[in-house]
Amino acid sequence: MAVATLTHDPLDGRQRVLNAAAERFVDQGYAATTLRQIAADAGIKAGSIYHHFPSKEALFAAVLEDGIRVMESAFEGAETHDRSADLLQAHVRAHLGALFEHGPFTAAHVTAFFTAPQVVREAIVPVRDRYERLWNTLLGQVLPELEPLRRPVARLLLFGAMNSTIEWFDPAGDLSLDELAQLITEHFLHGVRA
Amino acid sequence: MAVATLTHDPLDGRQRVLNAAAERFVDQGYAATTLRQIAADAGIKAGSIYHHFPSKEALFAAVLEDGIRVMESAFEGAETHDRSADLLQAHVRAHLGALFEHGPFTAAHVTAFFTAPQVVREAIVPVRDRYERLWNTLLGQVLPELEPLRRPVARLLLFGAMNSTIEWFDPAGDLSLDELAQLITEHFLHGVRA
DNA sequence: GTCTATAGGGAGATAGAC
DNA sequence: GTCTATCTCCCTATAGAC
Repeated sequence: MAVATLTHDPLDGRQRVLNAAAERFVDQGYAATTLRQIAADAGIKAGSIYHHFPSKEALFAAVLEDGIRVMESAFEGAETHDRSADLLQAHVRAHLGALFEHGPFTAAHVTAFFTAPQVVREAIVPVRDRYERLWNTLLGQVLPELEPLRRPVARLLLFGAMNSTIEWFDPAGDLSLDELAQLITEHFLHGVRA
Repeated sequence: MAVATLTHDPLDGRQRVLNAAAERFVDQGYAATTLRQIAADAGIKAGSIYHHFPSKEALFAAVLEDGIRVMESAFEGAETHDRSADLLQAHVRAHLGALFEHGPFTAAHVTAFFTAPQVVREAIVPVRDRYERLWNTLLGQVLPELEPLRRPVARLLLFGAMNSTIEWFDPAGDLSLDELAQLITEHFLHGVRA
């Protein structure tokens, strides 16, 4: 039965390599991470990685693409509320969930993206743009009174607030992810004196 | 006369190495930067770097220490205003000035700090703590009504807003640094609807 | 203070057996 | 799909001349 095979390892080799790579890239950055480390984490030898990915660069690009996919599906899953403030908070919660609850793929965009070789960064920019446009649209809905020209800056400030939490927020600490999402949303809308 | 010597190169070898290193580390991260690149930028050979610094790690630590020094002296230079909102804005402007107007040393803390070997990161933490305490004290003055328990999070959100500008702000663009400081301060205090 | 030369190690990538 | 073995390259760091 299928359950029996799960007692061995539920993930195929490619996925184990991808998971190990994401974790290493997030912790150490691109250049400091070696294929030998990734292979050891995945339980294989370095040369075997090339059966799944043509190069170290392609492996990192695959990690980043998966990260965007996690963010986009979280964003789409947040379309449940109707009050405008709650709609925003639901999406902030979704983005934070992608960062902290769905593996290191999304976090790679925050901590490791700028350590990647330029060719990898440039290849992933169009995919990131798509996600940013989702947020532009959302901000236009939630804050119709905000001048369109100020929307991009507002989005960048919100991204800065959400993504910088990766440096200090501990999901196992006193503050829950729900509370963090509420805090960031209210701060974004009304400032510290909220 | 002294001026005549300046027509050759006003910086001694050690300072040229330090400047070149800061720029490379900011752009490429720690591991991707080689001593050969730094030496070439500074106009010397790689082996000569060891006359000024005992190791690549020590060189990066020196860059980070200079970065903190720039931030601290900018912070101290901002103690000129008295209205509480202006006092905060003056310090935000000082921090942004340290990031964008005084070479790449401060920026290294934002873009390259997490690419450093753990031993370098740990060595620099006490120096960073000192700077963060300056901001805790300032926030206590400017926002006396803010619950003390919420101050650390407020500071982290403000740091996130200021430091994330390194990814998108262009000092040569339409928005000036003064305007950016005002925008971030008002957003921090009152939110987007300000 | 900078050079040349090089030691010693480890990186990404490839070839071919199983 | 994974292995072993290895190629080639380039890294940090050192030694000693000038």
